Amino acid sequence: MLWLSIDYHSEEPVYRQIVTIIQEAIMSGKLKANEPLPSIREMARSQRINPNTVARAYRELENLGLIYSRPGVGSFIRAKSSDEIEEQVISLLSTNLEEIVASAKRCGVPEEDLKDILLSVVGKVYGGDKNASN
Amino acid sequence: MLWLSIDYHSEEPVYRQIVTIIQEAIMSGKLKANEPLPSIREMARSQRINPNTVARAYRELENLGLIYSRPGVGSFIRAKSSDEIEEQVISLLSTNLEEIVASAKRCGVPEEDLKDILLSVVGKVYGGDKNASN
Amino acid sequence: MLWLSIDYHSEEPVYRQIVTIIQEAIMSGKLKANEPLPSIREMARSQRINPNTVARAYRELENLGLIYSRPGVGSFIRAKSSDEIEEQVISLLSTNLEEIVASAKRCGVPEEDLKDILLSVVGKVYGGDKNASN
Amino acid sequence: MLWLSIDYHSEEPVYRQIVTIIQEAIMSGKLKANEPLPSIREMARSQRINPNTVARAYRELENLGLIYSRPGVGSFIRAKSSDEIEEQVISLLSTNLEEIVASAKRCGVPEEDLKDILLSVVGKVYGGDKNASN
DNA sequence: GTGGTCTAGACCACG
DNA sequence: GTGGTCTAGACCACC
Repeated sequence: MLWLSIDYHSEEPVYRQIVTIIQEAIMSGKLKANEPLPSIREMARSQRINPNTVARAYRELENLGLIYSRPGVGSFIRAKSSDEIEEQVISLLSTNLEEIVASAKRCGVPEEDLKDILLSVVGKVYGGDKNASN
Repeated sequence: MLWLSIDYHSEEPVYRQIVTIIQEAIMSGKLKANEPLPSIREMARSQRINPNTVARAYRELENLGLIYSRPGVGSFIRAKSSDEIEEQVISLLSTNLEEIVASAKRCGVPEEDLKDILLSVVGKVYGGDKNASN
Repeated sequence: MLWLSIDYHSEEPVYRQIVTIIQEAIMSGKLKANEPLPSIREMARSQRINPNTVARAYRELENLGLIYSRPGVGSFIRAKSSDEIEEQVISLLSTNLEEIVASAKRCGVPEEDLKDILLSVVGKVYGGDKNASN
Repeated sequence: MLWLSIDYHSEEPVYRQIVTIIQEAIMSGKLKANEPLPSIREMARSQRINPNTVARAYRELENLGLIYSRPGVGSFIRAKSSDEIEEQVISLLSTNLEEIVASAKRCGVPEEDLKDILLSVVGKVYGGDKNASN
């Protein structure tokens, strides 16, 4: 019931870490449609995070269309078809990748070299273990 | 002769944008060893940026070992072998990529699907024109 | 609780003096892992230094890998093993010493004479009191 | 007749490099009493250094009591007894060393460890070749 | 002219 | 409250 492992040494803001963790949990299917999220207060208390920070993360997730909040009731995972989710994952990945690839191009890295680097990184990250979703 | 296109609305700090642009120019070979950079004041004047901001960017580049500055003389590209540069580019790319790939893995994207996405993004970015290295 | 004695007439920049003082405090174990540093504004207020100058010193310490800063929270001593610290101290000392020894050699000082001078200086500096490590 | 090898990549100011080179040449006996130095113009032309910079170096050497200038005639090495020179070398070395040793002490390095480091650096620098004066 | 330091003060994002 | 960025302007050492 309680997850969220925040790295307080990271330079990524705490609220961004929360957003990312929940986002990835939804994408991977760990959180399912209409499942309730812990209330802001509960999350803040159990994870020892400032309630304002949790609130900001929830707001961000709502803006991303990933959750919906019913005042006085709680926050819930928004229902999505698996196609919609897959599309979102691909779109998110592509956006992040384009920046890096464009930078590589500006650095003069030849297309074939870049592909080699990409595939080697994938092999390295996925090679560690076979659990693709954890 | 005059480059640097700064996006003042970006959330990336101006000094970081300058660092990245010059870094990529060095990596790609557009700026060569011991070539002088525009003086801090000149760059500041021509780009309408505060001299302190330019100075901070130059200082950062010096910390990265990419340029050196001498009071009373100017700032210059530090001499590096092409092997060293290539190594730096690959290391930089790999670091940035690992984060994204790891996130894709946590989202439950299968290895083969991810490879397809990667290659398609590369094709898209490099497809625009055929000058990959300049 | 309050340290830092800055010499405003020294030719060593103020921000460098701050870096050195904190660096030595970490090396000697006076500042321990994850201990909070005074906030930039507090340090600036208590030492009558401009906050920008303190910030620059902290940034430098972060680049050296000695502290980490998080917006909204504060700045903290980075955790290091005592082996790592010892190694850093020795490396720092050796680098500084090599310059002087090389100069002595160029001045024609015989090896044995130099050793005598070195040991006499050590005796003089350490002789003042017997608390070498605190 | 012409020496001076200036490192334009060094962060040590050019005028300081000139001072140090001449100073060490005097200390080691390579330059003898009343020997003439090249004129400022000649030095500047042959070494491709700004005359103002050479002039500043000579002025510094004069302030150090190492040379004397006769307007319209030239600059010369000041006569010193070998005892005086030896004393100066030791005093110069000691001053530079004290700073480093004091810093080591503040870092908590035990006296015996420091001595070991010192002797190992001396061995390393002097071990390379047996010409102590070149 | 060059780069480097320092101050002052404003504004932003984060918790 | 915290750190981070940016501007403005002064002063220094170096060439």
